[in-house]
Amino acid sequence: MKKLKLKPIRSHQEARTYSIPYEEVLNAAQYEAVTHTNGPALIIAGAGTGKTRTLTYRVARLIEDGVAPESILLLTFTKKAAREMIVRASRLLDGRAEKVAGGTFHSFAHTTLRIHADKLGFNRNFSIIDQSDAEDVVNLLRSDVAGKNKRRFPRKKTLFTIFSASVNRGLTIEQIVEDQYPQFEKNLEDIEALREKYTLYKQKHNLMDYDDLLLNMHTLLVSNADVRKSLMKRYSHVMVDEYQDTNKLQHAIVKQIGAHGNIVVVGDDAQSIYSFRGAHHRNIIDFPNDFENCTVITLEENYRSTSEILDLSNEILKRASTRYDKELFSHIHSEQKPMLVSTENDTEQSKLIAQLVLEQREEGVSLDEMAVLFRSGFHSFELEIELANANIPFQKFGGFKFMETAHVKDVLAYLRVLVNPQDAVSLHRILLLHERVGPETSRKVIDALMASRWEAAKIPKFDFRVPPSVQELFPFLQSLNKSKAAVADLVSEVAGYYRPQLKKKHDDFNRRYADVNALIDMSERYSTLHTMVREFSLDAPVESVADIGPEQQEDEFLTLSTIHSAKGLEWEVVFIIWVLDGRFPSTRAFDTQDSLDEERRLMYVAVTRAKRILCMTYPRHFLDRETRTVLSKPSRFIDDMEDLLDMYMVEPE
DNA sequence: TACGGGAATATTTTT
DNA sequence: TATTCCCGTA
Repeated sequence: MKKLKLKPIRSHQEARTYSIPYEEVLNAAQYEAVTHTNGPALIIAGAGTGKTRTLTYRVARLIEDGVAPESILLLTFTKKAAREMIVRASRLLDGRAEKVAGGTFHSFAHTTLRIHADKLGFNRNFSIIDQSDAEDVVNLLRSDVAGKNKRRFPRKKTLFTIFSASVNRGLTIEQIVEDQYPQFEKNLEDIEALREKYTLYKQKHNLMDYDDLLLNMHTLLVSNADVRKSLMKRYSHVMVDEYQDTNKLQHAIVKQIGAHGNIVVVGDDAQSIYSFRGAHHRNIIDFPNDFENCTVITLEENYRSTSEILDLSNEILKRASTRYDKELFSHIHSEQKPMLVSTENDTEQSKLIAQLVLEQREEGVSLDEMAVLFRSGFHSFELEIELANANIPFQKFGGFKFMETAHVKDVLAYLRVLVNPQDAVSLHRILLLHERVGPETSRKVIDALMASRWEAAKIPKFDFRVPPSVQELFPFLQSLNKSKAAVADLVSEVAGYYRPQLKKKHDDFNRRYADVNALIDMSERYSTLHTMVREFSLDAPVESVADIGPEQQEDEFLTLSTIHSAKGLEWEVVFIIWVLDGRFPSTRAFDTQDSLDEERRLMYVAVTRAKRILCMTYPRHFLDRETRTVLSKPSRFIDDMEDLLDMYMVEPE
């Protein structure tokens, strides 16, 4: 008789050996979060408690557990945060992490809608219009309605803000107007009718604005079970970062794609800074109610900053009118408290920053480890000049973008029409560049094009007189459409055609044309016009190369950033400029407690970006032209905290 | 109906 | 202060 031999069976878990010693390098709470690979979880993570680190390790862990990287979906709030996370994960593990699907809610919706657009009555080559395009459309439709209103009718920006708020907060136009714009209550019917027109216009011309990406994504998920199922199958593990900043619509999307239960969200209610965009901080608090058996994990130990920096940030938060149950602690200590430096005026402030940056550089701190943060994009204008003079390479994030400059949008409009001939926004934009074409001619031309089912390869015939410049446009578009030339060559041709139009429109022609050239350079990366236009509509390059040539871009650079764009990031040395009451908080935030609280949280976010050295500056004398007052006091958020700060002043020269 | 001049008005943060 | 928008003129 054959003897039976017993062989031990190892459990799946034990059999696996990990290349990363998770338990050693993570603290207990982080370890719990990282190894929680099944079922819903909410991770409450204060600033600097290793939130990104935890998410990064969790990605690595999932991959090591055998989850295919491409089935992991990582939703973040800014493009930069998504990139950062994936880079860190692949540094930690290996190239496999590169395949993780990551991006913003908008870019995720964009990719999905490209495939399923037809199910919503859109063509797959729909164009995405940014905020200013959207405002232009609203303006176009507004003229019909505004005329018959004797009294003031809201301007295009206000109208679009109302529409957008209604989408993102899930409220009706009526609720928004009553609550925020009572002065326009008598225009309510017209505003509502206008929104209807705006929606129809977008449908007719195959356009989506940023809000539509989320709205249509949600509609798609709710109305189409097949799509929802296939997405859930494809993305078996979903993670969402910065959950406190999601709005109702985003939360609803998460509920749909996370219905399989493998959903982990991370956030910190004290860092909610996007309520102007409809962020709903209840989302994070209510999350455990929306998913059954949700585990809640709290990360409390801060590994980023010195305890001196944390003392200050805790104190800032403590004085908020909303209570936050948070007291971060750290075991890192420093001789130095955060610095508060006042300078004579704003010019001196810029000079001081340039000088301090150079000093830190001398001491061996790489420029990559330093950042200058500010409340609003334009606060850095003067500093940018000063840094250029001092030959300090920098990159600016947030604020004005390359893509948003009129001339770049003009060139792109030509390219977009080639991709989506129905794109009336781009057509309109192009037509207005031509001699003797105003809104009326443009409208007539576009109507005729739409009626004749025009496509870029055809030359249309008009039964009315069109200016000669317009007659040249269509053969030009046709030649481009038929051309088999490389993308960069097509863009050059467009640039050549556009050149005289730009020259006529602006005095600073040369400076602007440099941007057009930069666009040609960038286009070399793309193999088709479609991919270029698609990528540019959401994930456009941020660099505003206006005055710095691309060849000058160094590997090591100082970061300049709005606080909003700096979220989730950290640096050894952080400068916060314009810590001046009236600028930060801005005078506009004085009215309501809610807006002041949001500014306070913004200050909290800024302060907690610093690991080792935090230096805040403000000018002692600054004339605010809007309010015609002299601002001279430090921000109320840090005023009165002498014991937590090292205070300095720079004497006037 | 295109376009320029002058009066009115809101003013930040991002996708 | 810069932008937008309204209105008069060509």
